[in-house]
Amino acid sequence: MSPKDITRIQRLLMDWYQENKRTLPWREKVSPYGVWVSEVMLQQTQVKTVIPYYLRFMEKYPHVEDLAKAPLETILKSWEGLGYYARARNLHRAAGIVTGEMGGILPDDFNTFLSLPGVGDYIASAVQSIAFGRDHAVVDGNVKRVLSRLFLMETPVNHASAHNAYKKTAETLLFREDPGSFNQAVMELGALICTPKNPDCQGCPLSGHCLAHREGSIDLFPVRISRAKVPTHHIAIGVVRKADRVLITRRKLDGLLGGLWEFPGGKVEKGETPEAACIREIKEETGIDAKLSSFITRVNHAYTHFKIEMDVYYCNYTSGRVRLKGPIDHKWIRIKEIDNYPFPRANLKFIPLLADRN
DNA sequence: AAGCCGGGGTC
DNA sequence: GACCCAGGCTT
Repeated sequence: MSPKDITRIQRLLMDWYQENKRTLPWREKVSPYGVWVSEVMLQQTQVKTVIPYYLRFMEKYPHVEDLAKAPLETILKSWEGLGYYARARNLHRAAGIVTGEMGGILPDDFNTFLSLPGVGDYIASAVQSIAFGRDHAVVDGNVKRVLSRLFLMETPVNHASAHNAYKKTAETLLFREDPGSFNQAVMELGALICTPKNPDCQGCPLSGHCLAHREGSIDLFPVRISRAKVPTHHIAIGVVRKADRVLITRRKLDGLLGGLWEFPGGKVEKGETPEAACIREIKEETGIDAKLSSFITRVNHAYTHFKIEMDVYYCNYTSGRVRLKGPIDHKWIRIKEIDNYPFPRANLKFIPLLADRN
């Protein structure tokens, strides 16, 4: 790739971006904190999904100090449904560090910013380039797809070695006079033109420079390693009633759905009925005895590494006091209070069905 | 280097 | 269904 080619590609892309970039909330009044929050939310999450979360979040926590002083549970409630809840925990921790150790000012130094929890090479590069004009190239899914097609790069984009390979190319291509806009331009091209399926090569400003387009092999790029199929688990959970209240438990802070609330239950063992599993799991997790009342619904839900078929039952408390094994907290709540607690999406799918009974 | 970590848009 | 999304952390 000659210096002249690089300059042409940079110019074509910058011009296209100025004409075609979307109006997005975090592009309105650019602040380092707003860029940071948006980039965290945008991890593995599409723009359309993020927008309403971002607007609510910035309304509720306008400055990094607001985030630092808010309880984690409140932040998790703001994050409810967005997924990858470790992002919210890390953002909260990082806000505390910025407020407590950095005078409330986001560092305009790449390595200092990189040291914050939840900040990796992508977010450090994005925030430093967009908010502070520093010349670091971003590498995300869009960038890898665009570069793989533009230069016929065959490194599988979902392999561990992909980041370094594409980072080198991205740094070579980076327009250092305006790295923030250039980084966003490559990503915008990937989101609007150079899409995974049916890319709009006719509307692409770089089609004249794109090697995959020239040889008609766009559909072969990017190269990707196929992933193993995910298993399905059968789950049974219980909405245990005692008078006008139901029992909810809180998951441990690390791991899957960390810190969220849910209804007790668990895996249906081989040869076991879901009804028996429901009662057994309630006993194991909370120590109480309950008896089955009625079937509510079945919920299907897909996670990254497995799927669940979840049968939900009403149960009635019979005896025993709560002694938790697994969950870190529990509460007997009225259904009308349930919106105060962050729940996984799989629970939100049946919670509306409970309201009618109270 | 490989696995874990959500949920939804899109084809 | 399968793929993929403005990735980072843990082991």
